[in-house]
Amino acid sequence: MTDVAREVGVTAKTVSRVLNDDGPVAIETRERVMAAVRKLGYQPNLMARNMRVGARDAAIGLVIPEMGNPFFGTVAGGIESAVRARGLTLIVGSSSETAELEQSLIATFLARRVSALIVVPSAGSDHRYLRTERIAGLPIVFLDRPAVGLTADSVVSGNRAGAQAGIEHLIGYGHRRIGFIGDLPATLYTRRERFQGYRDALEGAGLPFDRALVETGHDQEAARAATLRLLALDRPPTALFAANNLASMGAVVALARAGRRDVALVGFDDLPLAEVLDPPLTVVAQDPAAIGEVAAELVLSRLDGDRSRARRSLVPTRLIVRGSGELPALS
Amino acid sequence: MTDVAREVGVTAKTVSRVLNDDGPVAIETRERVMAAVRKLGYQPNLMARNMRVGARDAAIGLVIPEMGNPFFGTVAGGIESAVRARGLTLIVGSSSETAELEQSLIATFLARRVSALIVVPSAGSDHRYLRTERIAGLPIVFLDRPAVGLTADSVVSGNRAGAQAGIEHLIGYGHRRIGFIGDLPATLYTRRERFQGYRDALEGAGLPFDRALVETGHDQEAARAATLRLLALDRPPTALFAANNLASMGAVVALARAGRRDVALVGFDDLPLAEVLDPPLTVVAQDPAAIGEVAAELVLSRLDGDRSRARRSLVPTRLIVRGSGELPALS
DNA sequence: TTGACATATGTCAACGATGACATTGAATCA
DNA sequence: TGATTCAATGTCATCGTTGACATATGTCAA
Repeated sequence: MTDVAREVGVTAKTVSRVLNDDGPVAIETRERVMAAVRKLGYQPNLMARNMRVGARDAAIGLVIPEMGNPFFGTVAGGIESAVRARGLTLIVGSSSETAELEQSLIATFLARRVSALIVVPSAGSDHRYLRTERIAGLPIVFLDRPAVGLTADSVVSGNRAGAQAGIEHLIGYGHRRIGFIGDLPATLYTRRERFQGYRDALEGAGLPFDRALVETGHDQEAARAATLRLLALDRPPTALFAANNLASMGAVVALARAGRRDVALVGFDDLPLAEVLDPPLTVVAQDPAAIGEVAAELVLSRLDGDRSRARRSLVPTRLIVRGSGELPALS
Repeated sequence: MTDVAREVGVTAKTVSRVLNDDGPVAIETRERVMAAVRKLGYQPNLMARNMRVGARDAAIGLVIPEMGNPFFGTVAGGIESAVRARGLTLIVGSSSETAELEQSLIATFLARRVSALIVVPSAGSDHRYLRTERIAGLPIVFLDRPAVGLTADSVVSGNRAGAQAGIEHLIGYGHRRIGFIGDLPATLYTRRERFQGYRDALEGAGLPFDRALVETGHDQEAARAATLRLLALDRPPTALFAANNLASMGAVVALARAGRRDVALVGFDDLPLAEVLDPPLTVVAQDPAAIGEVAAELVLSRLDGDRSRARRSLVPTRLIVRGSGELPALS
C-alpha cells in the first residue's frame, strides 16, 4: 500500500480511503490511485486489515472426518455456498475420525481467529475445552453428531426415527430376523441412534432382539465381511439394515457376489446409483446439502448476534422405496 | 499475549520467547508463563505473527469446481493430508465451474497471502493475470486441467491415452459404431483430450468418424437424455463411451431403464459400485488420490525452493475390465 | 470580511507479535 | 581483581492497515 501511495504521491491513508470508500476523496485522486493499484498489481493484505480492525478472520473453520466421502463432501459444499454468499471463506480440515486430529485442527482454526467453527465430532472426542470460546461468544455448530460435554448448537439427521422407519418397513414385509450392520466404534453417536431406532422398531413389533444379528463394519470391505458372517449364521437373517453408506455398499457387494437376491436390504443414506442396482436399493435417505445449509444458516444467525439458547436441529430423513427393501421374507 | 505477560509479571517478549523456544528463559519463568497461558486460555494470534515475520500465511488455497463430486473430494483429501503433514492448512473454495467465481476465489486467497495455490481451472478461464504472482515466485499448480495463457505446473490424468485405450477395447470386441458422451462445454480441456483419444482410436482402427455419434451431457440427467438420443438414431451405436463419471451414471441409468443389456459401455473415471451393476461397469479409472498427492508434492517442492522449469505431470489411467465393455457387437 | 462548514488530505498511534539490540547480574577466567 | 562471557530479561521499532484527530483549502451565508 505504501508503494501505491508513493507512486501516486499521497499517503497510505488516502489509498486506504479510496479502497474502502471511506471518507471523501477527490475524483482525480481516486482515479490515479486506482491506476497505480492496477499498475503495481497491488492487493490489500487481509491479515493486516483484520488485525487492525480487531475483527476475527472472515473465515469459518470446518472439521469433517473425510473429504472423499460424498456425504461430507456434499455437506461441505452446502456450507461453502451459503457461507460465501456472505463474503466468508471456508477453511477445511479432515480429522480422519480421530479425536487428536480434530482437536489440533480446531486449535489451528482458533489461532487463525476464525469467525466460527463447524465441527463433525470424532468418536471419543470431548469438547469441554471449547467452553472458553463458547462463553466468549464464538459461534460453534456441531454437525451430524452433537457435542460432548458442551452445550452448543447442533444439526443432525433424524437418525433414530429414520432407522426405525426403515426397520418397520422391513417388518411390514414379513421379516422377523433383521441383521444390523453398523459403524465402528459402536459408541459413535450416529451408530447408537440408528441402533436405537432398530431396537425401537423391533420392540414396537414385539420381535425379540438377537445380539448375534448385530455386526460391525467401519468401511466397505469390513461391511462386506460382516454381511457374509451374518449370512453364514445358523439362523441367518432374511433382511439386512446397513446403517451408513459404506456399510450399504459393502452389503450390496456381498449380496451381489453371493447371488443372494432373496435377502432384503435397506440402507441408511442414499447412494448415487441406488436405482440401477439389482435389486434397486431401498434407502433411508439423508439430505446432506440441507444439513450443510441449516448449519451454515445457524452460524450466520449467530454471527448476526442471535444469542438465544443452543438449538438442536433435526433434519428429517426420507424412505425411498426402490425394491431391495420390499423383498418378502421367505423362510 | 500482553495479558499473559501482565499475569506473570514479565514482558510480552519473554512470553514470546517461551512460546517459540527462542532464546534463553529461566525454567521457573517458563513454567509460570505456561501456567498463565493455560489459565487464561491464551492462543497466539497467527495473523499477527505472520504479519510480523513477513511470512506468507501457512495455508494453501485450493479451488475446485464442486465439493460434492467425489472425484474432486478425493483429490482434495489427498492434498489435504499431504499438506497438513507439513503444518500447512488447506483453504478451499468451489468455483461451480465458472471463471468468475474462480477468479474471485483466487483473489481472496491472494489477499490472504496464501503460500501456494492449487487450481482446477474452469472452462473459459484465462490465467494471464496470475503472471505477477508466478514471477514473484508463488507456487501455483493446476490440477486436472492445465493453465491457460500461463506457464505453470500442472498435474493431469492421461486423458487422451486413457480414452484411446477404452475405445480400442470396445473396437476389440467388434464395435464399429461407438457413441461418445462428453462434458459441456466441448471446449473443456478434459473433454477435448478424451475426445481426441476417441478419434485417435477410431483412426487407428480405420473406422469412420460420425459426428452424429457425439453427444453432450453436463450432468447425470443430461447424460441420460443424451444416451436415449443416441439409442434412437437410425443407425444407433452398439457401444457407448461416457467421458466422465456423471456421464457414466447417466448412461448406466438410461441403459438399465431401457433394459438394453446389449449395448456395451465404457466409462471414464471409476464409480463406487461399478462392480455390482448389471452388467458390471468397465471403466478407464483415474487415480484421484494420486493426483492430489502429486500436486501436493509438487507444491511442497516448490515451497522448498525448487525453481526448475514448469512441469506437467501425467497420472496414468487404468482400464478396469468388469463386463459392460466386453459385450460383443451384435448388429 | 468573517466565521462556519464541508472537502480533501495528512499525522499519529495502535492492532499482536517478534527481530535487533540493550541491559542487568552472576559466573568464569587470565 | 578486573575483564570476559553468558544467561535472563527488557526496550524499541516494525510488519500493513485503519481509527481518531488534525490541518489546509475552498465555499457560502451573514
